[in-house]
Amino acid sequence: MTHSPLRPPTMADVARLAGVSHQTVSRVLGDHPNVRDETRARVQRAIEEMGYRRNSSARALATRRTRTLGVVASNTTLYGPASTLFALEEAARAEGYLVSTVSVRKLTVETLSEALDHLSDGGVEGVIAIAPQRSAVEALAELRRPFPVVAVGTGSASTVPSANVDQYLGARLATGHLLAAGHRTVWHLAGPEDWQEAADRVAGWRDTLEEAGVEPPMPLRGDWSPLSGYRAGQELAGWVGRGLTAVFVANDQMALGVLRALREAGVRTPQDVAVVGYDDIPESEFFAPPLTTVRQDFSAVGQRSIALLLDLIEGRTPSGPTRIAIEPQLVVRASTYPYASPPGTAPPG
Amino acid sequence: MTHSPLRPPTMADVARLAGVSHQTVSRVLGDHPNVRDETRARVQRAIEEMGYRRNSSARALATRRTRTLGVVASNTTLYGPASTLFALEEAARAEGYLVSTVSVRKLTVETLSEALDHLSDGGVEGVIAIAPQRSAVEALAELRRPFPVVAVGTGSASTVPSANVDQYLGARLATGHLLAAGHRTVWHLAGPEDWQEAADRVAGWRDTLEEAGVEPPMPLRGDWSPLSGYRAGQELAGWVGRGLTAVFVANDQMALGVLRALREAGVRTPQDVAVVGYDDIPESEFFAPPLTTVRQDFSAVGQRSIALLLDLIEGRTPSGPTRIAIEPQLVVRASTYPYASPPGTAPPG
DNA sequence: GAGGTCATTGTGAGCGCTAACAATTCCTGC
DNA sequence: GCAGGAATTGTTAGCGCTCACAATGACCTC
Repeated sequence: MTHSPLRPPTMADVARLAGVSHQTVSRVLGDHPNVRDETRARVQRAIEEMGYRRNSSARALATRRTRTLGVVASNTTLYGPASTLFALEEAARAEGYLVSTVSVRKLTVETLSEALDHLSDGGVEGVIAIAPQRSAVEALAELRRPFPVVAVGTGSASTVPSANVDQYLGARLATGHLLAAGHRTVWHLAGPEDWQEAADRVAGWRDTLEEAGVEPPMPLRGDWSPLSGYRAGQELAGWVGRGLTAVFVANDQMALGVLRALREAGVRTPQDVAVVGYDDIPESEFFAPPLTTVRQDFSAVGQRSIALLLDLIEGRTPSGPTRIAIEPQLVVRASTYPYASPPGTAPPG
Repeated sequence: MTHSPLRPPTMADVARLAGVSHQTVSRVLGDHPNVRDETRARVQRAIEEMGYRRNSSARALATRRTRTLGVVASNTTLYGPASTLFALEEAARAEGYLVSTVSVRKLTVETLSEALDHLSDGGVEGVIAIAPQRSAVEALAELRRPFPVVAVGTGSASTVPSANVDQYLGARLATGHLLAAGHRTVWHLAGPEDWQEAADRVAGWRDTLEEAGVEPPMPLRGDWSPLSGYRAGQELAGWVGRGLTAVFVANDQMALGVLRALREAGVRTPQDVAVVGYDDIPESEFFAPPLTTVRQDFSAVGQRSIALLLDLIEGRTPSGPTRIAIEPQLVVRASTYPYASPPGTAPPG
């Protein structure tokens, strides 16, 4: 049944076998209505027989459409970016697009620019940039590029079209939860200075405290890693007994480090110090103790940003706003409330 | 300086502006040696001025090379697949290839086949399949496909070219470590039945015990999730005092669940029960207690598999074996040895 | 200064497809 | 049995690039 051609069969080969013109083959493949059933069947049989597949390059050249989207991401082994990436690809594929990814170790103006060049050379029709660093977002607005770009993870400060979880709101939920539980004040271990999401979380935390008439303590800084959380946790442990009873940590991994440091310092969680994280990574339910945290709907971010990008590509007026905000959700566990439910009974992450 | 053409400029446009033929422009772009310096400079200026970029589709059509690789992956939010994906993309980009990814929720014959079709329609020259389930690997060998495929994460049972961490060896390291520490026997919480890597780890564990003259206990089964580890851990806790002093868990996430279950049952780690995990995810150093585990060099897997795939694509005789095995490494922490080093002092993950 | 060589540049023909238009066939109704 | 129109099919010209080869010219040798 299969030939063993040195070259894969072309449309002309199929046409010859079916006894029609190549254009008729193209019509069959394109589901054009005006093809006689008998002809269509004959063509389809020929296609089957030769194992024919359209050459995507030729098609792209003739239509000027590659049906490929690009994604630039960094830190893709972290839960957040990895989840976003997954959601993006799934959403794009549902629309018939292929996704090409460039993952960089560190997002800078140079790496971002190189990544866009690489994707551009690959013929992408548009790009999603998962660009949480402020510097990168700004660079994005400047760079000359022949296709639309949608930013993701840029927090509130985006000059380009974007889709984001509302980090400010997430921080308010976390901080408000701790205040409502009776804590007089809430400390904060923040993410890196340059990350807009970190800044948004700081702002949400600060505003919530100030609205409650509390002077916010100086926030600590980490780099998202458990190790930086551990170091900050050692420092925080020194403040226990001097007004520190609750900490809002800007992500779950750092919270894990904080928990370990507190434990090693003989500080009990949540009895002595309550801890809230951010992200709801799959592990956080099993930390010691299980972690109260803020869940982000990465899947929604992926779908909304792809929809927005496609609107931009196809030249449609976007069906919604070009700066999309998605609501996060608080997940309460034992790190703030000792009688929280056992594993497997809470809604799934 | 920039035109604002409805169409992006073509090679012919650049040629006209530079006063040369399109072929000379092509030569400049292709770094062909036989171009006069003066001409080259003039062409380059024209390219610059027009912001010209080669059309990748036209290029691909003429050269029959898309310089695009495909990757099929599942469970990409897990540390292992995400790390592999990252390494693959980085290695491919270093060779000038673009990577298109398809991430599926569940790897079955159908989803794998659809994924390959989608990538094929995207014109990929070869595919890396991260296919840890046995059924998927077998399907891979059957499917008709017009490009080479390299499997990754298939453990020892691969009929197609592959690159893998030696899971059998990793399990031997873990089990041997526990025996050497004086444990009489080692229990095992295995991964899902259908995963070859899980089977390889079971085999390594079993063989090590048998060589030491110990009858292996019945292994438990989990699904890689912390929750399944937690449930297994509850069961394991019931065997403490009846010969259970050491557990080898097939991944770190399940180990996290086991640790929680043991803790809740009043079982101390490592004094009552020692625990070893697998993967060395970034969090495991901060578990309670920090987890002894087996580290896999995903970066090496990525590089080796890309090198192999490119050999296959270019029709070269592969420079090495077509079934590549990479050595894992044991990382000892407090879950097996209570005086292990504090965070930040061990070699980085 | 004829002939040869090399470096440099240009020309023409595809690559495999789709879009636009032209040609043919098949029905209608009268 | 034939005009008129719709349905169906074919023809031609690109899309923008690279490859193979032809043409040009500079330079050298004897």
